Amino acid sequence: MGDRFVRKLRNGARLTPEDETLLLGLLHSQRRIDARRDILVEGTAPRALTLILDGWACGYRLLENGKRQIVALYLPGDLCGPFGALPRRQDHMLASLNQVRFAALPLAALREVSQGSPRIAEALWWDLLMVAGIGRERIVSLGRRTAAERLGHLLCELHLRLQLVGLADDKGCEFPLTQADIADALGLTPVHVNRSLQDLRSSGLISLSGRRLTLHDLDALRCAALFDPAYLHLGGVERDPNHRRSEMPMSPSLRISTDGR
Amino acid sequence: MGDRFVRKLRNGARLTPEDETLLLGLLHSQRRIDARRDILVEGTAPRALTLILDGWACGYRLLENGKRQIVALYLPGDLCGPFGALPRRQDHMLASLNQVRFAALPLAALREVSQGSPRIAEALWWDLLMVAGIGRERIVSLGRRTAAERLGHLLCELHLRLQLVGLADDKGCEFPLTQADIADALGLTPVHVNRSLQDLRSSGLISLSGRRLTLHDLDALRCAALFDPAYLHLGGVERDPNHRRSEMPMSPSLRISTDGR
DNA sequence: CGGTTGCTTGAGATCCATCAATAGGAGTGG
DNA sequence: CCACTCCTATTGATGGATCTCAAGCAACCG
Repeated sequence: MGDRFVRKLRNGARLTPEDETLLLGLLHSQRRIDARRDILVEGTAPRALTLILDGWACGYRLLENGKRQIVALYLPGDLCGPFGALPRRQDHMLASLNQVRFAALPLAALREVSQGSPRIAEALWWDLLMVAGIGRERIVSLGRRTAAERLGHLLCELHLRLQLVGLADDKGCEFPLTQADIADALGLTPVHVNRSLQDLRSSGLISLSGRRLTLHDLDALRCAALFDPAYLHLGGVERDPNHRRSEMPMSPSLRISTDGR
Repeated sequence: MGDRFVRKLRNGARLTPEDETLLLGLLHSQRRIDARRDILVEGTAPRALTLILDGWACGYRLLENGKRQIVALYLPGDLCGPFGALPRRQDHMLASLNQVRFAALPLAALREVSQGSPRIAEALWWDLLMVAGIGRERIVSLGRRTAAERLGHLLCELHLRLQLVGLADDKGCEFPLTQADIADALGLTPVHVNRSLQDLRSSGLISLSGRRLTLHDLDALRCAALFDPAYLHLGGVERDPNHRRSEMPMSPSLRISTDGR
C-alpha cells in the first residue's frame, strides 16, 4: 500500500511504480518524537525537509503579547515546507501534536528525484498548489467566517485530507487536537471553541469526544460551513487510460482515491 | 535599472548579468489592464503565470454569503502564483486594483531558465519562501492581532515590500488601496478600518490620504504593530564584491531587527 | 490519592459589525 | 460652469459575536 506521502501524491500525477520506489527511497532517516515537542525552532536553520509519516504536527508562531497562532496543520504524508528550498532561518515553529514519526529529507535528494521524473515533479508541484490553497482558505476563514463556520470548515478539511491518505472513512476520523489547539488554529478562544462545538453537536452534525471525530451528515456540515473542496485541487488526475470520467464538478460527492488502488 | 522582478530576485540569490538577461527575456508578452478588472477568473484554467510589472493587484475570494476576502496583495515584481505549476483550475480570483501592466509567462519558459541557472532557481525558491511567509503572517494577523495592529502590520509590510523594488523611500509610498480594500484584506469592515486608521493618524504614526502613505515614525509603527520583518527572509544574500550595485541598498531601518545578530 | 490536563458553564466586558446619514471629490454631461 | 452621480471617507448610535475572568468537573496518571 505504500506510504501516506506516495499515496497522497498519486492524486497529483500518475506515478509509475518506479516513481514510487524512488520516493520511498527518500524515507531512510526516520525519527520518532513524543507529543507536544518542538521539531523545528524558529530562528534556526533547518538541515532537511520534514515529512510527517505518522501523527499530527503543526506550525505555529508566538506573539510578543503571548498569544499563539497555529499557521498550518500537518497530517501523515504532509511535507512541512516547500519541497524545493530550505530557509536559512526558520520563520515559525514546527511541533508535534501527538506522537509523531517523521522523515528528514535532504533537499538534494528530493531535488534529484523530482528532476529525474517529470511525474514526480508534477506531483510535488500539485502538492504545493494544494498547500497554498489550504493557506488561502485559512485566510478566508479567519477573515470572513463566523466561529461555527470556521470550525465546521476545519473539520471538513481535515476529514478530507485524511481521506486522501486513507486515515478517514465516511463516518469520521481520529482527531487528536484539543479545543485549545483548535482555538489557536482558528483565532478563537478555547471557551468559544467549546461553545461553537456544542452548536455543531446539538445540530446533530458531529460528535467529537475522546480524540475521535464523527461526522453524522457530511453534506449538511459542508453546507453549514461554506465548505467547497475546490481549493484542494483534487479530482484532476485520470487514474486509468480507459477509465472514463464524466467531467466532475467538484462540489457534492467528490470522488478521490481513497482506495489503495 | 532592470525591472522590478529582477530587482527583487537579487535579494534571493546573487544573479549574474546573464541570469538577469535570461529573466528579462521572459517578459515578452505584456498587457495592460484598467483598474478594478479581473485578470484571472476562479474556476478557469490559466494558460500562463502572471507577473505584475506595474500597478497593484490582489487575489480574492467571494463567499456564498456575499462577503469578500482578499487573500493576497501583489505589487510590481510579484508573481501571482508559484513559479513551477499552473493549476488546472484557478481557485481564486486575480484582479487589478489600479491600472496594471503585467506579463504572461509561459510555464515552460520559466522552468527552462530556472533549470538553466541554479542562481535563478535559488532566487525563485527564495521568492516562494517569502510569499509563503507573507501568507503565514497574514494568518497570524487575522487570528491574533487587533484591528489597529493588523492595519499597522499591513502598512509596514507593504512599505517594506515596495522598498525591495524601489517604489518606496523612508518617508512612505504610493498607496492605491481604498479603505474597503484594506477591510477585505484584513477581515474587517470599512467603517472599522476608518476608525483604526484614525487611531494611527492621531498617534502621529502615519498619514494616509490621496493615495499616498506617509510613515512618520517607522520604528514606533513597527513596534505598535508587532511587526518583525524576519518572515520576509531578507538580508540573506551577500553582495558580489565586484558587482557595484547602482541602486539603493536597504535603508538602515530595514536591517533585520529581530535577534540582535 | 493529589495534581494535572482538558472540558464545560456562567456573567460581564470589549471589540468590532451593522445600520444610517452626511460630506467631499472626481468624473460626466448639459 | 453647473447639476448630477458615483465613489470614498467619515461620524454616530446600537447590537452582537467573541473575549475575559472565574469556577466546577471529569478523566487520567504517577
